[in-house]
Amino acid sequence: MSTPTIRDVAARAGVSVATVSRVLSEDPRTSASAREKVFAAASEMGFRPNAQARSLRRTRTDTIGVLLSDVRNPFFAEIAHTVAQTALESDIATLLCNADESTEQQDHALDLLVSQRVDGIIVTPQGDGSGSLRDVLKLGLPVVFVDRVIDGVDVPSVTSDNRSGVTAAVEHLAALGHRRVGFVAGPQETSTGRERLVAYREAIAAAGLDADPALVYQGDFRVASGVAGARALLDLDDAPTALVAADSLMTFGVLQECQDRGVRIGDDVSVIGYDDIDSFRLVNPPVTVIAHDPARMGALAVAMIRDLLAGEPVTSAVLASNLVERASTGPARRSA
Amino acid sequence: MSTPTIRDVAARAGVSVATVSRVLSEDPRTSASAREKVFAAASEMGFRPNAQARSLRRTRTDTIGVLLSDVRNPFFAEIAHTVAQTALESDIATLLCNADESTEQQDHALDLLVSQRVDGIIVTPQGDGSGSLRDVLKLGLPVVFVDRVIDGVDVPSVTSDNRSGVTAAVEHLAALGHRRVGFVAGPQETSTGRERLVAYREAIAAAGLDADPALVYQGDFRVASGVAGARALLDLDDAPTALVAADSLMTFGVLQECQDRGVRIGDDVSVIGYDDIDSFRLVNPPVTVIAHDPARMGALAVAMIRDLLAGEPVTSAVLASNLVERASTGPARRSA
DNA sequence: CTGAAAGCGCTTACAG
DNA sequence: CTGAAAGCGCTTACAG
Repeated sequence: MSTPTIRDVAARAGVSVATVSRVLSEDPRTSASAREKVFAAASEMGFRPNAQARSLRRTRTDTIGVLLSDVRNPFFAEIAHTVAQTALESDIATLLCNADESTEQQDHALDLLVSQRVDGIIVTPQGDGSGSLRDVLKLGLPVVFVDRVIDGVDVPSVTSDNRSGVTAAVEHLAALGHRRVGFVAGPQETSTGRERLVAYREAIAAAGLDADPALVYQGDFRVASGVAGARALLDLDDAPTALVAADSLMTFGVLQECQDRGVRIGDDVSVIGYDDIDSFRLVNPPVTVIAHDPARMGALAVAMIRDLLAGEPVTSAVLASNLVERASTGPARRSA
Repeated sequence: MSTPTIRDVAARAGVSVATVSRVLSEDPRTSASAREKVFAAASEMGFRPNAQARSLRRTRTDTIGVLLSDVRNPFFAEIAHTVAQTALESDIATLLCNADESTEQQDHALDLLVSQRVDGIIVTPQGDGSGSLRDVLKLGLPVVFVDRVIDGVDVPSVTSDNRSGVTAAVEHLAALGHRRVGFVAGPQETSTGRERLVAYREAIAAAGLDADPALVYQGDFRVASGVAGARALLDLDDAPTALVAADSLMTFGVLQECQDRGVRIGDDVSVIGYDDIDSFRLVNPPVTVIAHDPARMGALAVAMIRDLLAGEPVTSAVLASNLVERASTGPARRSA
């Protein structure tokens, strides 16, 4: 028996299943009396429409997939939250998957989402656009890239302007008298990792700062690589007087390493983090960061999926990114 | 046309749809030649089984719902991550919803999950067990409570031992000579809010510390109430020399307020936070916390849902909670 | 081992 | 405005 079906409701209300379906889906072609009887029967029986059956008949499932690199990253958690909330308001369910920076896991998750016949996918893409991602696009499934992008893959996206934030960061440090600015870069397999590194190099050149390649540490968007990066850079014979990290997790790592080695942040060494995570405001001293707007990214991504579903044209959005100056940056000191 | 169906595969492979279905679901009653033809046809056509159709026929959807109060809370983000990963490994999809500490939103989300016919629900419950939650239980849908519990509602749960952590915290402060310990409590509508407050009161009494009711500020598990709580408590004529917050977000608030008013943490006032969030280790000074194991909670919750589905008996688990001493706690000072 | 057929719970033209 | 019927894409007894 379990939950009653539309058939049970029809029997109780004394109408056909077609009428029940129409009433429940707010089809205007129903009589007041039918509506009344159906609603009464449905609520008495605790009827719950079966979304699977409905999806099978209609073209859509009212479900979207969100595939992020890692919800534990506060930046992505904010996106996940906004997406889930926005979708819930329209009675759309959100399937959450984590790729954990692994292309293999991303493919597995995409396969799952396709099987679930989600109406669209919001993804922080990984890799080169081969594998399951290509299959998904070939299927014509609406996809929106968020935060990152894949070169040569033509998908609408909502990203932030990586260049302006990094440029402002370098200019800020230059104004404070820093000449050697260390950079903990993100993985070059990601568009954000690449763009931020390019922006760093160009800003360094434009400001006439020291363009020593040794000042760039290649990280991977994980906390541990932030630690390793700060360690490697601060251990240089001619150590930088300022450090910039290319994402929030690596920023955590950099802060941790500075703390562990007793370096006074904002004093011995200036630090600029990425993403305006709440806790960066609480660290002592509060961290100067390059800020984006993940909530807005999430909301926009959902809106774009909706437009794609409605067959309306969508254009990619690039959100501003700006520098929030706090106490972790200060005048340059002599390097060690 | 869109994606091919099992029917298309059957035609191409030259067998019946029944055979295709059996091969694809690894039914042993299939010949090697059938398997070969079916796999070849399926992969050539890029066949993707339709999970909706499959779910409709079978009793299950291979989908679970996770309804948390807020993924933006790092503690819950960790749970969400573990649940999604564990589920994905078994090809189970995870529907994520946020209740945002609102019973109304919880009900809306539960209705959605029931309609989606999830196989089970992992929930951080809210309210008194009425509303949609009762309906869900009446349906016999497997439900596991995580972190919190609702009195009088008999549902297996995985929680942490609120008492031992709080007790250890108070004892630690007593040993450091603190006599007046402020407590920013969680909402009394939640089991965790209640249990932690009771544990605080009993520990204060047991240690013979000042049991002044003015030392308890009633918060609501949001950052702002942590700020307000710290402010109210530190503004007391006879201000406490130590503060304990009953969850991570309120801990953020307490730290923020201390920072804003220039109080030296661990020196002027000792602070003990809740949940061992990464960033609490990075705050300067690092925060002494009452730690749980959210990853384990998430993994256990999934295992419990699985057992419920398999009809096996499950017993609730209470995980240990322990004090991690760091530099935010120190000897008591004269109160202001 | 294999196929024809019924059925999961809905929606939706098609008649009336 | 309403109902009978077909069908969405699978799975699964039932025969063979």
